[in-house]
Amino acid sequence: MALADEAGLDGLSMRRLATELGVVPMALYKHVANKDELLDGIIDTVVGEIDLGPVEGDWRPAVRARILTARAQMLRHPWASGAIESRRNPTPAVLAYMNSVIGLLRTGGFTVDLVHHAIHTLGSRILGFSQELFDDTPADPGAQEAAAHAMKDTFPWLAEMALQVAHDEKSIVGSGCDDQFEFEFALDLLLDGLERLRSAV
Amino acid sequence: MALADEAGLDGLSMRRLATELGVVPMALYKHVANKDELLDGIIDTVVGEIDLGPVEGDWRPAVRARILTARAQMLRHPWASGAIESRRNPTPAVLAYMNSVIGLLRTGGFTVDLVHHAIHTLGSRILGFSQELFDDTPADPGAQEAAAHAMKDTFPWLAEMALQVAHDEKSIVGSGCDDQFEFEFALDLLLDGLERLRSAV
DNA sequence: CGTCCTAGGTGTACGCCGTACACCATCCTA
DNA sequence: TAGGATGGTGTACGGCGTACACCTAGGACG
Repeated sequence: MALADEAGLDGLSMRRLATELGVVPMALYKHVANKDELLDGIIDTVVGEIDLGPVEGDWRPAVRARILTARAQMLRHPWASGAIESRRNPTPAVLAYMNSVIGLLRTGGFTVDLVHHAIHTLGSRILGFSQELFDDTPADPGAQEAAAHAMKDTFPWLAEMALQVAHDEKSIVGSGCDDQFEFEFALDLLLDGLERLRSAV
Repeated sequence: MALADEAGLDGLSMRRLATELGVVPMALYKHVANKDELLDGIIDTVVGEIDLGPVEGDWRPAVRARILTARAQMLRHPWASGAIESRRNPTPAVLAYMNSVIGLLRTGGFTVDLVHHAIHTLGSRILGFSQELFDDTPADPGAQEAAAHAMKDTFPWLAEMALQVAHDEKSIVGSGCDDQFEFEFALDLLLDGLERLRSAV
């Protein structure tokens, strides 16, 4: 995890990890069957650190809080979301996390069926991350605005949006979007919809 | 694209593509600066094939239809979603696609601000795919149910859900979930929420 | 005390990957 | 007829995951 934190997911190779540990690459294979198992291990650790303590109150704030806790952990370890996405089978800690969220929904009055749909609907957002289609925080804020201007003829709708976003955000914190706001916006929209379905039964 | 279709994203290497073309690997670099540019190229092609023809009627069925069209294309080329996720900068065809969806929303009565949040909310689902946390279509249907039984003590909520899903689906098409249904369920929930916000302004 | 098992580190090697660099053949244009 | 573009070739480097055979220190047990 330390190596991934500082070198990113790409920088985490068996060879590099070995030299970091002052050891020859093949020595790692006495502790781990292969690289996949190593990745499963660090995923299990990072997800296992998410606090699953009991939460009181309605299902909605409870689920919201749990997901935002997970998100904080993902932000602490930026490689984690990519690592999780790359895996095909869930690790025990991921299962435990899912189990806890499902529990909050079930005790909150969701039917088994609706929980199932809810899990699919939340998708990776349940673990606190969402894959954006592209990185909207380019290095140069001015360049972004210039690019938006250049798009006005070919992609007018896109340019309109990009320009307004660039304008709005410039007053706050340079360019790019407020990821945390957008995440919570989407999360609340989903939770609203789920509550509507739950109470409609 | 043909190679990716048959060998997957992992199987698409410069060397393999070259031999497939009956040519030496370095020959590819006379047509493409590097592998990233090649990936951008095939993404642009696959996304460019999505029909962006004009759609009549309300924004909601229009956006729904466009996204489901995109999804069909993604299902036709299973490597595409992974390739798109791996990229940091959008290709022209992706921009054109986004522009078209934004246009449908804007002419449908969305403010620029709300469109921006909507795009973030839809995330990758706008292009017809959503990253599931894990692959829920294991090879052996019986094994899945057995695993669910084994989880009853450690992860009771998860087991409860898995067992009901396994039971429900067994009558239809073996195990696993109906991905298309779950996708449309989530999409409709999002579109419902967005419509509520739009008409509330 | 001597034996043997085991946990864990070592060295070498294979086959894959992306790609830098120098070279060459063809063909179209001036 | 000369010269530049276009595009294929050969070699090589540094990285990756990992198979296989080997060695060493320490503890268990007769």
